[in-house]
Amino acid sequence: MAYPFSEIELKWQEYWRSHETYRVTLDPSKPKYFVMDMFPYPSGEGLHMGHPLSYTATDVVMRMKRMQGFAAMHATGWDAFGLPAEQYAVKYKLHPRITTERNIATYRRQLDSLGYGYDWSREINTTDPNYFKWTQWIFLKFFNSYFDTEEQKARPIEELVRRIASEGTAGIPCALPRDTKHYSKEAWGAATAKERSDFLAQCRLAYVADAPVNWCPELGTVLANEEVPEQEEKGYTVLRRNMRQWVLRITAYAERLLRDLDTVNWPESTVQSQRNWIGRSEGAEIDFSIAGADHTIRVFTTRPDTLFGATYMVLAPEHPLVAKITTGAQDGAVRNYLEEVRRKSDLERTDLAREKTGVFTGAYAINPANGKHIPIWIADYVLISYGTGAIMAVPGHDERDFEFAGAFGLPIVRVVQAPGVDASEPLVTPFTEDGIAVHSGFLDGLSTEQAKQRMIEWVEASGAGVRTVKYKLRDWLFSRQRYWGEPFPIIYVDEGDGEYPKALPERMLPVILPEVESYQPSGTGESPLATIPEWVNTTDPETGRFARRETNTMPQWAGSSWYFLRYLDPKNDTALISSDAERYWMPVDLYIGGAEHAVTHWLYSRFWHKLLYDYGIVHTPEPFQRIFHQGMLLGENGSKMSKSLGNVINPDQLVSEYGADTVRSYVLFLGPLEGTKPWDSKGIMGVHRFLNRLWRVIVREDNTTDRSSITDGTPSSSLERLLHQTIKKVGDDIEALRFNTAISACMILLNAMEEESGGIPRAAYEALLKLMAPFAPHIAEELWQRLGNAGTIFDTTWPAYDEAKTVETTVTLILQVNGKVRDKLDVPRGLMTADLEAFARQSPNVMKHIDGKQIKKVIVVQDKLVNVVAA
RNA sequence: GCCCGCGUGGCGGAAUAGGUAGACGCAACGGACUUAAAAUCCGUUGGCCGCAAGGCCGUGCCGGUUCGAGUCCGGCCGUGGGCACCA
Repeated sequence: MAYPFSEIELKWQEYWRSHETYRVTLDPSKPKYFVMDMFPYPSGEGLHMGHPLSYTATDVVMRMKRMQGFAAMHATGWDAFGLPAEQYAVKYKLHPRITTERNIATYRRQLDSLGYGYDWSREINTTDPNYFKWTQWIFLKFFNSYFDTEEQKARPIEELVRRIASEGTAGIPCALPRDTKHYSKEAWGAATAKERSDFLAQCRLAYVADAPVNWCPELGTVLANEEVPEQEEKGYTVLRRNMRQWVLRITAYAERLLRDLDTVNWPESTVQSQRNWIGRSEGAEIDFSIAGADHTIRVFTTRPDTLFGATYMVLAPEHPLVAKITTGAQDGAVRNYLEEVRRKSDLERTDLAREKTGVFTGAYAINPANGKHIPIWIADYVLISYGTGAIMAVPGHDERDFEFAGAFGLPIVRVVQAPGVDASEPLVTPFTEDGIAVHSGFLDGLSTEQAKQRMIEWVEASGAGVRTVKYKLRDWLFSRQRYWGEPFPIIYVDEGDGEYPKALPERMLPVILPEVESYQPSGTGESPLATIPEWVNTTDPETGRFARRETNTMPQWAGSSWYFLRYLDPKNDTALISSDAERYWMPVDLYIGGAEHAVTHWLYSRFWHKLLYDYGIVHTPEPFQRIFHQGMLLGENGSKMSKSLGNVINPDQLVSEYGADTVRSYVLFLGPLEGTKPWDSKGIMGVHRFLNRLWRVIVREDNTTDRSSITDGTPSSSLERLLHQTIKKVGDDIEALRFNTAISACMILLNAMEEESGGIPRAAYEALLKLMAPFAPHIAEELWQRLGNAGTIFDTTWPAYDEAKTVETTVTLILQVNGKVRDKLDVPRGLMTADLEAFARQSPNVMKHIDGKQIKKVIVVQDKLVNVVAA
């Protein structure tokens, strides 16, 4: 008979609830520990096995830290805005709030059934107006800020406006586009509100732009990049289309986001992903004038040293100069090409295997290094969104340019010499590595690195260019055309010369969602909110004049970019978070979540955090000190768990079959947390048996307590040693998130206790219960109580170990001959080298193997081995 | 193509400072208990040879460093993930 897990689990869950066991408060007398997992999206499916994996891991850490005397913060909540609830609402005409509440109830029941010790008084919900009020508040901070390029931080836009009013726009510390139309102080004074708004949009950290989006006609909405493959798989079509969008200027923070990666304890792969995603490149912007025209083409290159090898130029098809420089003779060909490009899907355009395409514009540029006229082409291998949207093509030293030049018969010259290669030989493959500059005038003979620096100095001196740093990172498209998301606290006003966006004042937050009759997308690409005139049409609270509300809503990332802060002060209605709470709890000490969020959630959160840091709302530049990725749990057959494969493991069923303690312990016992591992439904019995054995130490078949096997005596020296070793190992392993070996250490300890001849010493058994309590909290509580203790085991202190008592008094000495084990011998620890060597020489089996050979050398590692080298 | 990671018994995995390879658990086999089964308990379990003592082989493959390599170095093969015309 298995122990009555259902009964005791319910009992203790009820105890924890009524005693608010997991309520944690700010306590300056204690060190704090803030542990997090990713708060779930409450889907209609309920929990899947991935949740118990990371949630148990964080729960175990919280429980141990708490017993070690920390104020251990572990809270959760609901990332409840999002597409699935909205799609469900469209289909069944049910308000997403209803389904969301229903799903949350299911999740809550499931989380409770697994015995998690969340502090539910800190529960948050991104769809709660008291929560998203602050999401909107942060958005307003973005909107009302510019990024000061001198101080490298966000500052209030009013300060910039004041400065412009007194000095004009020239020289303001903002990264403005090159063709910005500047205002003198007088012109600014005379400008309309719309004109000022348009100018300031270039400075604000949140701005409106016409941006190409992934438009899905069937869903009537725009998709995030990461949503596209999923929807395409479902058979929906996704097209490129320009729409008016909110964009957050994350690029302003590129350098800080990159630099501060050096300060965090994260998986190297995730740090690398973020570095690559930010994609910093050093190089130069160089201007090429156009022969016979009053335009210049600015290019970005990381290889200014190859300027003498630039034999043609390429503009992206979308480049604004295309229309201006194309000659009459090439006009038809260019138009045809542009049309061809427009028709291509994203997939076709990014297919690396395909042939390079392009067309000549008829115009020529002048290479500033050697004055040569080089043809200007258009090709879609150059992207408008990176660099300047134009390149100088150096086919000798760039794979893509080489391929293109080959396809269109453009000249290829060598300007970098590989070691041991004849510089006059034609290139048969592009040479992209470093070498020595050749055929490059004043650069000849310089190494690539020297030549880069020399050329940058030269272009800067001649006014043809400047040293520049570019990033792959793009600004963050921040609006979705959906109902079920945070409304923007923005209205549009028009004073006769066009609409412009205007922030609502803080006192009007939160801007809540109106009730709608249909969740069906408007079909125009706008959100369902656009179909409600009573909501859209409003008045400007400042002027009382007519205004229209923004009808986009925020993406799901909005609510999740800062939620951890709200756990710390969830009920505060005068501030996002109190300074006291923030200073005490932040930063997050440990955050466990899936690696799939490496460059989304964990980059976005850092960005938001830095804005809050700039305003002194948070005191650490980085929010998450340590991140850890749990691996994936596969189905029994080793393939991904999926409904279609019918190999989904249901947590509810496992809990009712084996109990929460077994399920918790087993998901962690399966293997290293970070590893991808298949589920094995038979293996769970091993852990279940272990808990049963732990139970039967003091409970009989009829469920009565019998402490007769527990003694008040002292443990044998070997058991005492093992106990101290186990206490040390379990603590270290939990700290390092090696739960599988922590559990196996507990199993070894119980195995040894059962072999203890004079019964099990009470102190040892109690220590084992405490060590197991983080993994199996219910059974630990019950046994703790049945031993005659009062209260919860989680208010007791974590067992301590004595380092001296972990040390073995005897060691197994390994005797080797030429590196092969020939004998083993138990000897006292700490013997001298000479003694150990003597053991080896006396061993019959060692003697047999050195017989007839000469001893060259004897290696002795104290307390470990003796290796006799003989030949 | 580039950047990460991983290859250990029949299976999940352990070996945390280069020093006993296979801890712990599953499965399997043998036994005890039982009318029987389940549950529980005891034992065996990397392969090969041997009655035994013991020996040989063995951590994807090939090579190197070392008295000694699962662990370090070089090359290859396989596999999983991320990015992908970023100039």
